[in-house]
Amino acid sequence: MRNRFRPQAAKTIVHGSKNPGQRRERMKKVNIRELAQVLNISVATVSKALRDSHEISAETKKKVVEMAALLNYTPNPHASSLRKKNSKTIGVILPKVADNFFSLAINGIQSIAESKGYHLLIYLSHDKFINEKLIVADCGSGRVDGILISISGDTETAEHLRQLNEENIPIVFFDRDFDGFDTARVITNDRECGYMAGKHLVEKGMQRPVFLSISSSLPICKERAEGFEQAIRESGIVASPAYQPVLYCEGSDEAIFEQIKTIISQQDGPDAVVASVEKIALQVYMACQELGIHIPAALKVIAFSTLETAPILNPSLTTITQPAFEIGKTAAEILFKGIEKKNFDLKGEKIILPSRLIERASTQ
Amino acid sequence: MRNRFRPQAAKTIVHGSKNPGQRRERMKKVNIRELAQVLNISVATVSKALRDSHEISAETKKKVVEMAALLNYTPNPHASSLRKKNSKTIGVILPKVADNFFSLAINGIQSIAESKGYHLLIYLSHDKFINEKLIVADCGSGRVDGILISISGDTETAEHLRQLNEENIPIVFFDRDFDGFDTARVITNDRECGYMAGKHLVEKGMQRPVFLSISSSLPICKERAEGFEQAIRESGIVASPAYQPVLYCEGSDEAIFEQIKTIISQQDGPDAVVASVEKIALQVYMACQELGIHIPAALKVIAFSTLETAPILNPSLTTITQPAFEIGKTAAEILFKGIEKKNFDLKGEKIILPSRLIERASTQ
DNA sequence: TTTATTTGCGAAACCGTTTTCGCCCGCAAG
DNA sequence: CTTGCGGGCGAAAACGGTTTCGCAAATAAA
Repeated sequence: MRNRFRPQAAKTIVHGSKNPGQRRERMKKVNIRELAQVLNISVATVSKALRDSHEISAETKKKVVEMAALLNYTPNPHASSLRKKNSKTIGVILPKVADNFFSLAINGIQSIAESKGYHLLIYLSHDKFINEKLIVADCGSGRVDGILISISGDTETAEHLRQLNEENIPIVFFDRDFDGFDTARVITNDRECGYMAGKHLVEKGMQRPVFLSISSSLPICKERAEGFEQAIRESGIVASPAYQPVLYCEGSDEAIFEQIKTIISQQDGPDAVVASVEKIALQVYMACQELGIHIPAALKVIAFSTLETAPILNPSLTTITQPAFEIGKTAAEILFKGIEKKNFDLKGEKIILPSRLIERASTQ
Repeated sequence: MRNRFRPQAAKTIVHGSKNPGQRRERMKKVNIRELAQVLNISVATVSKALRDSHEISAETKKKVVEMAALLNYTPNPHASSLRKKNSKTIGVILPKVADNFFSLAINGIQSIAESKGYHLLIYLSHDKFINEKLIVADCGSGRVDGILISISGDTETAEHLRQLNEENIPIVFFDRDFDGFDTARVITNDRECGYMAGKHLVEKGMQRPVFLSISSSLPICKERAEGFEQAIRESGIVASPAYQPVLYCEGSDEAIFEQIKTIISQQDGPDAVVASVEKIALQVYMACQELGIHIPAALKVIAFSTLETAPILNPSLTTITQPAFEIGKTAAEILFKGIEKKNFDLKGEKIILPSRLIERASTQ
């Protein structure tokens, strides 16, 4: 009963038969002209028939539709977009897709886009403004009919968005918005939730709870931190050089991990932490595991996160869970209002979908 | 110290100022003709200058590039695509984006697409053939230059892919391939890994390990199940009406959850399970938690999964981890070979990237 | 000096649709 | 018998780029 395979074998490549001499030629797709020719009618009539125009008789429409199906005709989207000046496509700009929040948000966005017959162009800024700028520029000139964006962590200006606005491409922020640019935004009640997190820990008798932020400029982080600080202040705990309620973890994943380990292992360190985003929460868990710090006995943990596995973590994790799917869905709905109704003004539109605090073992 | 907010308030909407009278007009984007006019040169020269053609003098190029930047000119992608007969876009068709595997794969794909200056059109089939077929049809007629697809669970024919192939659009399977269609595929060593999983459990002394599959037709599931069965057979454990080594969980998420609960709670039920996909693993954990079944004492669990939280689950989860990022990246690389070199034949190309068994507490 | 060749640029065709107009015909009203 | 009208269709002009091809002037070769 020996192992018949080589487990974890090195990468295996099987090469197929190559015919280098035999160049592939793109088979000529049937176009509307050929379709018209076969039917012995004009191109204009075919186009109108396929779009179900009232100018065309039912009889002709039927013939056209049938022949189109027979010849497997599908209109060229670029020609169509060029002429109609729309692309039936929306751009979605995300910092990254690793975070579970964005996976869920994409699902929400997709559900609406699909029902409207729109396509989804996905861009990743890797949380860098420099990429975001390039992406936004790319979305101009009619490539997309509208944009859903969750701003990068180091975006400090909205000049790139303003450019796009000049072309009158509707923009909707979701989750991570930017204060200096006025357009629709679909966010969650971050400040309240920061407050809830702080209050929850204070009520558990914590003396030195800290909030682990990843950015001082990102609104979601700022709001969460400010709400948290307010709760701390109201509880009578005072900040001091030795105790800062809000700490910043910045840099690469590895750098952040080291910072976290330093913070939680130091003398008179925090007795509880709030992870501002999912990634921080996982790193806190990993760090505790590595350092042998017991959650929740030695350190209580609460995280802003949509992690599906929160209830089956060791210990199960108290979370403030964002309605990620709903946020994506709602943002997409608003965007389509902006796209479809030219007189719908996105400015000042602000929808707040509340998150929920779900208490589990990590703060017990 | 009362709570100053209404926590978990109902959805809040702030409406902006509407100017229904003031229709937005799409500001006229400067096009190549206007740019040429300003410069007092021909449209052709501008076009060539911007594409750095050798026919144009350095001096002229400089003037054109500067003026283009000044006027914020960006070429219309649809006009360009129409004429050049390419779209600088690839289509990615996924069953869903919830599974962590696909999030990672998207990152891998995106890393390559970005470096090539390509755009990513993302489609979700929701694991249904009927959707997949529509999506594939949509990708025709030049909308994309190539396709990366992870087939849906109930796809039984490749007719839709064949249609696309007639247009000579390169297709590459990643992770979930389809046997009946010959093109490049980038997959993992599923059969071996099924075998490894079975062997791992047998070596732990398990007597009734079962493999929880989600599809009898999906190659990844079939292969994993077959490898598993082989390991069981070799160990001398024999199947019987009371003990089937491979069980199928099908239907909605809720239905699957019920099936799992039934399976693991029955008299003489399994003493170990292999979750064929991530979703099943989570449901097994949830079910055990609900039913009070202890992992690993009463039930050992091993899962095909790329879950980041596997090491911090309760208990930490033994996984067979796919190189998801690499699979996406490699598939994209192959696809670009197919797109860029017309004489590169994708048929028969098959790359197998091995997964790794990582033992943790759930099988201890 | 004449003839080739190269260099730099422009006119116009082209990509595949959509849409605007105008035409023709049949029918109803005057 | 006119006139008006509307239904059904086609010719041609967009849409905004890219590419081919030709032309003129400048340079090189003979």
